[in-house]
Amino acid sequence: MTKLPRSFYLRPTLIVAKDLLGKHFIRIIKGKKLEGRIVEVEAYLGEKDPASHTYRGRTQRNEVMFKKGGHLYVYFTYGMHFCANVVTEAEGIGHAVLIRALEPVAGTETMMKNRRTTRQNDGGQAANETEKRMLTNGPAKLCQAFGIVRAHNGVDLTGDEIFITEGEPTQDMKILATTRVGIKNGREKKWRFYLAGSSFISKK
DNA sequence: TCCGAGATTCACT
DNA sequence: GTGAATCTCGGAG
Repeated sequence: MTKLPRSFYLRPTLIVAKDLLGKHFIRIIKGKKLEGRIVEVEAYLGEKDPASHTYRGRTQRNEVMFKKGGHLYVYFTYGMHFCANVVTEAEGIGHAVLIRALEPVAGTETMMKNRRTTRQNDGGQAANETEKRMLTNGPAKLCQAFGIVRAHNGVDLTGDEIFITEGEPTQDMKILATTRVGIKNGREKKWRFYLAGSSFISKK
């Protein structure tokens, strides 16, 4: 598994978004590796996109989105949730790709430990497919599972703590484009991409 | 199984 | 002061 180079992120946002599908998102936490296959993303194109945080220009909150591609933009929303974005294109552009869903590959035990919140419904049961799917099938959930908080805002994805590697070949995988979810403006844009047939996406 | 509302912090107006 | 790139639970069908 080779780490994606800086040049991968500097390309046009919609291209990067589609290419991220099937790649592996990896987080090293206290020597343990958490790994998930990216199955769903959304593109946010800054000034062209009313739904983007950067639509109205640069602020303290979205400053990271204006960095050059390959950084991690983490933001807090709805009072209790974090979302992880991959910054794309050159410095000063303000584009990013929101990671919406992952398929757990490694470190699922740690993910479940991170996600254990109010409900401790285990009783010692091993992770079945349903529980595994619930870990990362939403932007806020995958952040919780991977232990990503606002302190990771601005982390360089070419570093050694959080990064993305090549996944399986994407030739046989069918990529579908639909409208995005949970936003008010820009709904007509079909900038949400996901792998057809994956049972790990956040919404069919 | 599906739909509606609450939770709760931050940044912008 | 208010709305936001969401998730979860509770009640109805």
